[in-house]
Amino acid sequence: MRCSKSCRLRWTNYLRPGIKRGNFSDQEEKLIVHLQALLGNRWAAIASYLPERTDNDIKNYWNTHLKKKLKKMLAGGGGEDGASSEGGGRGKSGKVGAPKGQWERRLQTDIHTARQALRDALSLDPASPTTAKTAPSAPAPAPPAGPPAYASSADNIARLLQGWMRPGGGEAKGPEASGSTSTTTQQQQQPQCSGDGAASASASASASQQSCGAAAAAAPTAQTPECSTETSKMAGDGGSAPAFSMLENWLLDDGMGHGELGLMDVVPLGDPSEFF
DNA sequence: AATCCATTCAACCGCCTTCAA
DNA sequence: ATTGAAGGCGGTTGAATGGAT
Repeated sequence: MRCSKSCRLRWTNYLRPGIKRGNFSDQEEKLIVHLQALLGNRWAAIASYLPERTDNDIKNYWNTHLKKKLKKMLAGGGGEDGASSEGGGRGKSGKVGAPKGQWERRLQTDIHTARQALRDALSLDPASPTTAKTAPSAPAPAPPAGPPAYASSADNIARLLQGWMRPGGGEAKGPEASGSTSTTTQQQQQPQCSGDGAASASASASASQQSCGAAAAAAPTAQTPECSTETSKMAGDGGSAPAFSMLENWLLDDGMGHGELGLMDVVPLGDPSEFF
C-alpha cells in the first residue's frame, strides 16, 4: 500500500544505515544555526554538512528546538515572527526569477563584481583611475542584461556598507535604504545549493560559502529575514566593527571561501554556550 | 484515573527539476 | 522538442507520547 515515493522517504529518513537519531550535540546545534543563517531553510543543503543527519531530522529539530531557543533568546529584544520570516529560497509557490543554475552563476558574477568594486573603493591609491565608476572588467561573464548590478559603483558599496554598519539598523533597511531594489530581489532569492552528489555538494559548499556568505556579509539585509534577525543577532551583537573587518577580509581575499574551510570561520559566531 | 495540553517526529503533500523515452 | 515518470525538496499534518491539572 506504499508508493515508491513513500518508500524512498522512509528509507532516506529512517531506515538508511548510518543515520543518527536524536540527541543533537552542541556542535551540531551550532552548525545548524550557522548554516541556517547562511543557507536559509534549505535543509537538504544543510544536511549535506551533517552526513549522519537527514534533512527531515534537521528541519524538525530546527522547528521544534532551535527556533524556540532563538525566540527565547530574542524575547528581550524586539522579537519578530519567525514563521512569517521563513521560507528562504522558494516558497510553496516556488517562483523564482531564474532557474537555479542561472541564478547561482549570476550571483557569483555579482559577487566578483562586488569584490572588484570594493577593492577599488578601498584602494589606498588615490590616483587609481579604476575607482569603479564603471563596472570593473570581470573575467567572469558579464551579468545578464537586466537590472544593474548592485555593486557597480564604489558609491553603492559605500552606501551599502554604511547602512549595514548603522547600529541596530541593518535589518529591514539595507538595500532599500541604499536604493538598490534590484539587489534586494536578486539576493533574496538565495543561491541554490542542490546538495546532492559529491560534486554538487562541494560546488554548493563553495558556492554557499561564497554567495551565501556574501549575502550574509556584504548585504546582510538581503539574507533571509531569519538570517537578518534571529541568527544575526545571535551571531552578532558583538558590534559592527569586527564584522566589518571580517567583511573586508572576506571580500578582499579571493582565496577565502574556495576551499573546504570551516564554515565557522566565515561568519563569526559567538560561543554557543552564550546562547544555549 | 481521567482529561487536557504541549511537544515530538515520521509521514504526507504539493511543487519543482531531472531524465529517459 | 515534447512528455511523463521519478526523484528531490521544503512546508505541513497528525498520531504518539509525556507532563500537568
